[in-house]
Parts: sequence; structure tokens; C-alpha cells
Amino acid sequence: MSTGRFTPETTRLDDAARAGWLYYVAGNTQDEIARKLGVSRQSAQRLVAMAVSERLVKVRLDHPIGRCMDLAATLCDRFPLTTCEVVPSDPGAPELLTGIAIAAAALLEKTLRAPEPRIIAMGTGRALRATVEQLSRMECPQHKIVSLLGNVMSDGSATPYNAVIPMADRVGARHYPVPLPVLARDAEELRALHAQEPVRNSLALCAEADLTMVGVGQMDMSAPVLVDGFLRPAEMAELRAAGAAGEITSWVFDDRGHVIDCAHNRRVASAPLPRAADRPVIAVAVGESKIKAIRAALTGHLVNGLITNELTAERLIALP
Amino acid sequence: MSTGRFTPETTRLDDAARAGWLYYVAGNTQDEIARKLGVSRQSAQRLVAMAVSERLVKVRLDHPIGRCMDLAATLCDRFPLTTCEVVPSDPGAPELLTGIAIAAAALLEKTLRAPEPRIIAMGTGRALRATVEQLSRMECPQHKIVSLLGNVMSDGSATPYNAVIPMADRVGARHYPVPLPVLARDAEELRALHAQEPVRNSLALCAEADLTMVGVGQMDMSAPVLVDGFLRPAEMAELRAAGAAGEITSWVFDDRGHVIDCAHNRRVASAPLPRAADRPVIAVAVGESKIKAIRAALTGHLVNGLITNELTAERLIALP
DNA sequence: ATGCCCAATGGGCATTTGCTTAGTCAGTGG
DNA sequence: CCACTGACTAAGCAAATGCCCATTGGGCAT
Repeated sequence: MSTGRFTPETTRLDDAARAGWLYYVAGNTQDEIARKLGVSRQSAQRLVAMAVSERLVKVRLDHPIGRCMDLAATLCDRFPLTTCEVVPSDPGAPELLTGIAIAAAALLEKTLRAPEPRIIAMGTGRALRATVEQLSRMECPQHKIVSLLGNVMSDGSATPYNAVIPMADRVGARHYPVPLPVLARDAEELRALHAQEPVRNSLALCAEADLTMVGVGQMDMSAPVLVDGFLRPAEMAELRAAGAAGEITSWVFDDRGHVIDCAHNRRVASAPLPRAADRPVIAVAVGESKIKAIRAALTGHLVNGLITNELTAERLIALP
Repeated sequence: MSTGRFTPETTRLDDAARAGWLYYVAGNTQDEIARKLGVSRQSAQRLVAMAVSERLVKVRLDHPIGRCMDLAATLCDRFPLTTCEVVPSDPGAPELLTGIAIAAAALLEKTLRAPEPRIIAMGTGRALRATVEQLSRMECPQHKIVSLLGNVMSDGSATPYNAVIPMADRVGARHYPVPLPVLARDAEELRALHAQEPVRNSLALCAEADLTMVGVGQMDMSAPVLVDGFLRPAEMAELRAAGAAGEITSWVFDDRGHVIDCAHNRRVASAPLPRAADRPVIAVAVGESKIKAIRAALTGHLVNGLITNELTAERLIALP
């Protein structure tokens, strides 16, 4: 395009946006778009695809699917929740994260659009990672994004499902990766780590976060903490014997949602869970295997909000 | 079913919403949806279509261009326009010409790239001058560029915002500068001028132009015609008293877009305006002060295309 | 019971879309 | 100077989609 000579990057995205609008809003065919934009059909198709992949087009379903609304209402009723969102399940792939990721991203964006500075605290995990991938690019340097837990594994490598760094990148906010391991070697080392100035800063930010978003981990042999190597099978077995039902930012809790007093939790370097907080603390989780963990977290008021899907919600309600 | 009461309507809409969700959010194909919902593919397609037609799926474009496209669509809807382009305003300099100049230049280049000979008729003014400056250099001797109005001021000097000569220079096309003043001394002189062979040629070319591009002048004390000395303040006052709302290539029209029958217009030497033409006649204009003039030109179908910016488009739509 | 009406259904077909291959062209750097 | 890169276009194909139309079957009046 002729206008390309000024800001190739911007212009390309602009054209993608134009193509996306013509396609999704005006209902043009890609051929028409190609003609209107003066490019080949293939380019038009690329532009439309780019508008989607760059998350320029947001599809929202403006119909409360009766089922989902009922489930959300029931969950709010049964557990101490202030917000609850249930998205439809894909019957073929009920553990698909896309749906809850979109819902969670919409929630994050609502906070991020605020002109006043906000603090958003994030956990880690696949669900949050998927959430971040659904965020639009935006420019909000006024906000701070802080990690609830360290991103260093015991062997010194970075954790795989860190969400804070890509999130800060996408939305142009400042971020505070905590220079901490997930687990300290012992209580002694933990004290030393927490005494560091940057760590104390981060923890202080977490404590006053306007929005906290976390994943929920189950405590069985398919647990993320196990798969990702934070725990050895023997430790897992030990924790389960001690009544462990789930974990949030590595804090292991029992089936009533009480953080267990045990050796493991004494080594957890993560920010303390803001129990029964007045500000939103949202769990983002789906899956058959996580149901007990989610229920425990809700019961114990470790979170006050939940984003999940239809199937998981059904199972949560079906529990005795 | 989700609810105890049996409401076929609701259920059907719910299914539509579900199908829409699976299609647009989860990215299923209609075949998969059909399988998952246990209906035929055709029914799935009907459900998806219903989700759209019932406005259950809302598509939003998360990009500044989205708003511009919306505004353009509204303008096309409200006025008899076949093409309309709205470019983002620079919030700091909402009257900046660069944006619309780039858009207008892109439009010109699309025509200029045609291998068949084309005739492009150009008006004058700052906007068109800025447009020409955005044109890439190219070599298209097959086209003809003709001026809609003379480039000689009453004192014999050339008009400052001529666009045809630099345009022809940039794109390597033949051009037809009209050896005419902007205003004849009187109707008598006008007849004599228009009787000249080269003038008649030019006017004939204007009449069959494939693309006509003009600026729009307001009729107030900041008007270009006044600033550039084509009109004296007294004449301007007179015209305004006669209901003048704007001018295009010196033809002064009222707020319904009718060229006023007055002494001034009887002296105008410019090519006649191709009212309600079948070929594109594009106005290129921005600015708070031009809004009434633009609206009049659109209403009266003096042009069938508009290139403007976001702020001006908003104001045009906000007018009663 | 019979026939009719109408909405919903699914088959079939033309169009649209996503993607691949091959070729072109401008800019880049050795 | 030329090979290389990257991005584009053209052509074409298989899958996905949109839509027409004949069919079905339930509800309703006769």
C-alpha cells in the first residue's frame, strides 16, 4: 500500500482492523474486501486472519445461556462467592481452556481499562497462561502487575507457566517478577529470602492488589505441581495423607479450604493468600480432576470469585 | 433441559447461543457443532445463523479504526454517499491534513494504477495540495489529469493551492491546466472565456472524468476564498446573507446543497459540478469550521464520496 | 379418519474460505 | 553485481459454508 512508507507496522495492523471490520461487522466477503482495499484476495484473507490472531476482533455472546446462568447462580448461592462466571463447555473438549480464558481476559481488561493505577496480582498455571494469550494488546503503563509467586524452579530455570511477563508485555504495564524460588529449602532460607527489599516490595503489592487471579491445582498424580517437578511423588503422597485437597500458588489446603500446617507449606515462598478478601480474588479453573480442589478453595473462602465452565460447575454442584 | 418450565422459544435461542459460542469462541466447524449438539449440519448452520441474526453474537473491533469504520458506515447511511472514508483524528491536532491526505492519495493511486487511460479531475485547496504531496512517484502517461477550475488570480498570478501541476509532475501523467481566471469579470467575459477551444476541451474532460476530487470551503471570515483574496469581505457578507453555506471549486451553495443563483456564481469560471454523478466525486475535507459546508454538500448530493477524519465525522453525525 | 398447512429437516449444490504451490518483485547485504 | 530474503500475487484445490428446495411430520380443521 502506498501509505506503507510511513509506519509499516501500524499501517498493517490498521489494514487488518479494516479488513476485520469489513468482514465481521459489515459482512463483506473476502473478495469484496480485497477489491475495496486494493489487494489480492489472499492478502485480504491474511488480513482478516491477522485481525483475529492479534485479537482485534472480540466476539461476545450477548445471550445468557439459561443453563450457565443457572449454574452460576447456584454456585454463588452455595459458596461464599461475589462473582461467578460459567461459560459453555465444548462437549467434545470439556477441559478446553479457551472459553474460561476469554472470560478471564475480559475481566482483566475491564480492570486494565481503568485510567487510575491498579495493581493486578497473578498466579501461574496453564489457565492463566491461556488467559493472558486472550488479552488484547493495549498500552496501560499506569498499572502494575505483580506475581504472587516466584518464577524460579529449584534447578534455577524459569517456571513454564508464568503469566506475568507475557501479560505485562501485551498490555504495556510495569511488572514485578518476584526473584524467588517457588519453594525455599527450609524455613530459615525462606526468612532470608523474604527479608530482601525487592521481595518485600512485591509482597506488599500483592497484599494491596485490586484484583488477584489464580489457578487451582489438584493434588493427585496428574497435579501440575507434580508434572512440573515442584514436588516429588513421595511428597505428594505425604501431603495427600495429611489431607491435601488442592493448592493455590503452591499453598496446599485441605478439603475445607484450610491451608495445612505442614513442612511443605512452611517452605512456600509465595505471597500469603488474601483469605476472605474484600477485593476480588478470582480462581480460573476447569476440569474433572480439579473439582475437589475447587470446592475446597470455595468452601474455605480462599477465593471470592470463580470462572469455570458448564461441566465443571455441574460437577461442583453435584458434589454432596 | 436446563429449567423446569418448558419454553421452546428460550431453549431454541439457548441452542442458538450455544452453537454461536461453539462456532465463534471455541472455533468449531459447523459439522462438529452438529455432532456435539446432536443435530444435522444444516440445523447447526441455521442455529449459528440465528445467533447472528438475533444479534446474540456481538463483534467488537478493538482498534481505533473500528470507530472510524462505524462512523463511515453511519455517514453512508445518513447521506447519499457511495464511498466514505474516515481516518483517525490526531487528538492533539484534529485539523491536521496528513491523515485524510494519505487516504485520498491511496484512493488516487488506486485509480492511477489502472492500465487503461483514466481522467482525473481535481479541484484546488489545501487538502488537495496535501493529498498530492502524499502521492508516490509513478509513471502513468496513459492518464489525464484535468483541473476543475482556473489557476489564475484576478491580478494574473497563479493560485497558491493548485494541485494539478504538482500531481501531474509526480505521477507522470498529462495534465490540462485551464487557462482561466477563477472568476470572470462578468457573465459576458465568462462566455468569451468558455468559448476558447482549450477551455472547452478541458471542460469536456471534466464532464467525463472517471474520478473527481474536490475540497470544500466554508463561508465564514476564515474561508479560504477570503484568505486567498478571491472574495472581498463585503462580497462574503453578501453571499452569507443570501444563505451561502459553503463552496466547491468556487461554486457557492446553500445549506441544502443547492448552488445559489447569484451574481457571484454567474461569474464562476469553474467546470460545472457533476451533480449526482454516477462516477466518484470525492470531497476531501476536515475541520470544525467546514462542518456545515460539508453537510450541505452531502445533502445536496454535490459529491458522492467523502474523505474526512473522526472528529469531523462525529460532528457531522451529531448535527440535527 | 382425512386432508391441509406450516414449520422444521436434511440433501444437494454453488459460493466462500483456508491453504498450498509457483512465480514475481523490491529491498538487503555480502 | 548478484544471490537472498520476505512479502506479495496468481492459480487452484479441498474443506467449510450458505442457501434453495423437496420432504417430513405434527397440529388443526373438516
